[in-house]
Amino acid sequence: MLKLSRLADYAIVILVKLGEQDGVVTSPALAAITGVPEPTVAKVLKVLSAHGFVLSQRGAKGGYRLARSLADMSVASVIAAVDGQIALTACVGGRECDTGLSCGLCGSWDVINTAIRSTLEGISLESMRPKEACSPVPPQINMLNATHTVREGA
Amino acid sequence: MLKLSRLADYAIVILVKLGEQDGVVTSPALAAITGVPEPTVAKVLKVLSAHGFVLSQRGAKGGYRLARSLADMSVASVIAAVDGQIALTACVGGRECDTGLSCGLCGSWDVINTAIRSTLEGISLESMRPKEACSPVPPQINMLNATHTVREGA
DNA sequence: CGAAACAGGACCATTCAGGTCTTTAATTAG
DNA sequence: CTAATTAAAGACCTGAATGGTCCTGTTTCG
Repeated sequence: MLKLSRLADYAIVILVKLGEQDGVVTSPALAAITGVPEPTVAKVLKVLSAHGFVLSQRGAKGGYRLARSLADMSVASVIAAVDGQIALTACVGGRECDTGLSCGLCGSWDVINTAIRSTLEGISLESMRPKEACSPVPPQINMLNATHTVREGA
Repeated sequence: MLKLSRLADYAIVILVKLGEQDGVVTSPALAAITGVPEPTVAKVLKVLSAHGFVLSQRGAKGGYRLARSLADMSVASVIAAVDGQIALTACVGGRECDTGLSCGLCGSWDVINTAIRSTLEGISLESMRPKEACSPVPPQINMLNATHTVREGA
């Protein structure tokens, strides 16, 4: 149902959380904070680093920190970095589909794609910050082996 | 890359094409028109029928026709029918994620979800109709085994 | 010199969407 | 009344892609 990839989801959460810390933060630390498994956090961070969202510092006492403020990062840019081009369909740029379909709708998809893209551009990570406490999640939950029961609400 | 499911894609193409025909159209006929394999067309049509987008007539001389005009069908409604609820993430409705993540972003995702949804609501199938001829697709291509090379522009 | 931590890539496994097939029921034509 | 046509429904299989893990190398600090 038009869903975001898990990695992109993580990326946004990680960036927001990273923005709340000060100083450099290691990936294991971020894993503990977010509940996302360490290797995955590391992977996401690497991508974010490559795209200039975070600055990395190698070696002992190294870690990551934001490259710029959350207000300067749009949801669209993060998704694009992690998942690639934001587009609902393969028909991008007014070209004909590379499927053999004679859909004839060609350029029409572009309307949708750009609409979605600009919608996402308008939302900054800053606006994703939690406002009020909304999580009635019991604080005792064991973050280490959080079971990750990602069950989609179909 | 936030992509639409193939079925939803087909559904839109099929509806638009169906709107261009007059009288009832059989699924094999629609398959020929769109280039989508027959069984898949039939499957999509069944879903669309169940959701009231098309009217079906069984038996000999049967087929499908639009239940209402293309202008009265939003892209959002078609996607919702085929793929289910339009939402980028599992966190819908301000509830906490059912993952063990302490993301704390809870309600924030809702902003994105509703933004996307309303964007898609604003686009009708009528506006997806091809305006000018845009397909330089060679007419000799073999539609039967169209390879469907959906290669994402990463 | 050794430990800590990022960098980069390869790799495996699971999931799920896409697609096919079979059977059943309805409607029309002859 | 019978036969042919076509939609309805659902089971099932296949394959691609995402998600996740691990390994090796390199840098930096104590």
